[in-house]
Amino acid sequence: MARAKANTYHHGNLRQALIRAAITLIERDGAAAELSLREVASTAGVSQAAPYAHFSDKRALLAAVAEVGFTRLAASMRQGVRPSSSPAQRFLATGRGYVQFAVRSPGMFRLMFGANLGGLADFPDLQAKADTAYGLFVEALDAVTTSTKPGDMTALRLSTWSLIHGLASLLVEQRLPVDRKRAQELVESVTEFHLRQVTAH
Amino acid sequence: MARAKANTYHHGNLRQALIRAAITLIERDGAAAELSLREVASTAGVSQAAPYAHFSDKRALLAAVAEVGFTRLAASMRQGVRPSSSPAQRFLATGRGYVQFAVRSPGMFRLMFGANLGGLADFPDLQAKADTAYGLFVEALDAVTTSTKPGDMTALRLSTWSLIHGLASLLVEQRLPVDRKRAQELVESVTEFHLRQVTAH
DNA sequence: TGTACATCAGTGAACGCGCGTTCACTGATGTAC
DNA sequence: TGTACATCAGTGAACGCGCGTTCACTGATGTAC
Repeated sequence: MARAKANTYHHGNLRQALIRAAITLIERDGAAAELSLREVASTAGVSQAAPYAHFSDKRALLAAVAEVGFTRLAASMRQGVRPSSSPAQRFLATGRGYVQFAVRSPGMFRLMFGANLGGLADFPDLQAKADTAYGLFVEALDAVTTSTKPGDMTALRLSTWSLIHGLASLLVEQRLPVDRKRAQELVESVTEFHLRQVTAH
Repeated sequence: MARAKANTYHHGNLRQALIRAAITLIERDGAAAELSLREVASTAGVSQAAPYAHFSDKRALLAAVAEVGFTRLAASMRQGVRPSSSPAQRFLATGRGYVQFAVRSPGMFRLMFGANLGGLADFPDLQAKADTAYGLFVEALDAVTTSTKPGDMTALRLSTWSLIHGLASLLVEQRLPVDRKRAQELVESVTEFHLRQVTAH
């Protein structure tokens, strides 16, 4: 048991420390693409070979980092939701939380949705966490639409996700002719616009 | 003038040849992130230093490649549009063309909208070509909406772009639980859904 | 409580690699006379 | 038409770098007796 995580030879919880270090670097540089395992290790205060005791390779570390990302994304989507919120308010808050997460953590967002990891098929746990986030959209959307025909539900759900995800991506990659302040308003108006259309049977 | 582009010491049109080589590699590998200048040069059949006679650095080459990409994107968006097409048909064809381009040229799409280039501010020509593609959305959308209040137009335009772009991104990155065949139908139904909402009074 | 030992998370050096970029150069080209 | 020359697009070698990963090792830890 011992005095645990002092600056000892045995670290205690290096796996978590490496994930945390990677997140720090990704947030600092805004990009997971250029992240090197060596820098992660040295940020965590261990030698370059140490990560291999906890991850089979670099990709496995990135997948573990992305898991944290999806958990945070889900948290951000739940952020503005109050027990007293109306379905419409929930819906708006969910979309807002998604975009806010992306804009505040562009590096993480790129890792989660970019090509670094390839498909999620190799990482079931990661896939599951991604599904959870998507599920929040589905819930928020279902609560807000009552009259839509069942056949349209898939299209409606994926429309909502695509809309919010596209907006988030374009903002993160600075492909919209919009500054920070206007971006916030834009998210509101785009989401409200969608909501109005969704609820207008 | 001479016999032009034989396999001579002086190439004749190396700039274009390098751009074409880069496109070939990007389409083959699906990723611009891993593209190396050396491989581009060797694919074009010249030495590794040759590109520097035509491009100041790697980023400048990538920007030139992305310009071609935006031109192709615009062409793809115009692809299904006939002079006889109704505004609604035009709108659908424009969205379809955008997504089709992305799915068929994932590497190029990632280069154009990913973080490799950073913002487009350093490349005015590139920005202009990107604006042209966006303009096609605006046109197609304007033709289809007659009654919307002017104040909503920006939100409506960016909603449309975000929706299509988000769908394209999620398909390219394989984040949708959908196979190739269903993807095609999905694009149709999502776009039609959006169209119906946009045109509803 | 004290000692011998198995375990295993870390170390540090090395392997082999490919990269972007620079530099002195060379050879093909077009032009001035 | 023929020659000297300036131009400049290419070459090939090198610089310096950081990378992912492997490997024999070492030292801290917990456990069996």
